[in-house]
Amino acid sequence: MKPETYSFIMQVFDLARLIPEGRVTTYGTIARALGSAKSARLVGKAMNHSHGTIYKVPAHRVVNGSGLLTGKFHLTDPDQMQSLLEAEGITVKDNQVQYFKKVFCPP
DNA sequence: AGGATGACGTGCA
DNA sequence: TTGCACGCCATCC
Repeated sequence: MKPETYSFIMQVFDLARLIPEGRVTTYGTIARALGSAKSARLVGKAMNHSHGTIYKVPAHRVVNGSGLLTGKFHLTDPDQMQSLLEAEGITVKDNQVQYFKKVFCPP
């Protein structure tokens, strides 16, 4: 993934990077912000690509509409994702973000 | 060039 | 209320 290859994925990364610490957002929210409301899956796919990009994307701050850490298993270390969230003040229980409404970051 | 896929979301039974 | 099935659109094979 080259920097000049600005694509949908890059836009996702940029938005995800805007998420402040201690806050989380959903794939659908990001997708809508990009104009493709129904392409939430693309956002998830993009996050998966964040693996091989030089850009640092707080993928751990992005969860699904239910506050579930659906993608944690996809990361190098799923447990680390939860630890990162808790380190930012977000309570995670059973792959689920507690007080999701409070930490949710709307567009 | 075409077909299959996916870290989701919403609707319906 | 919980669970199942369909749709979506960019990316990958």
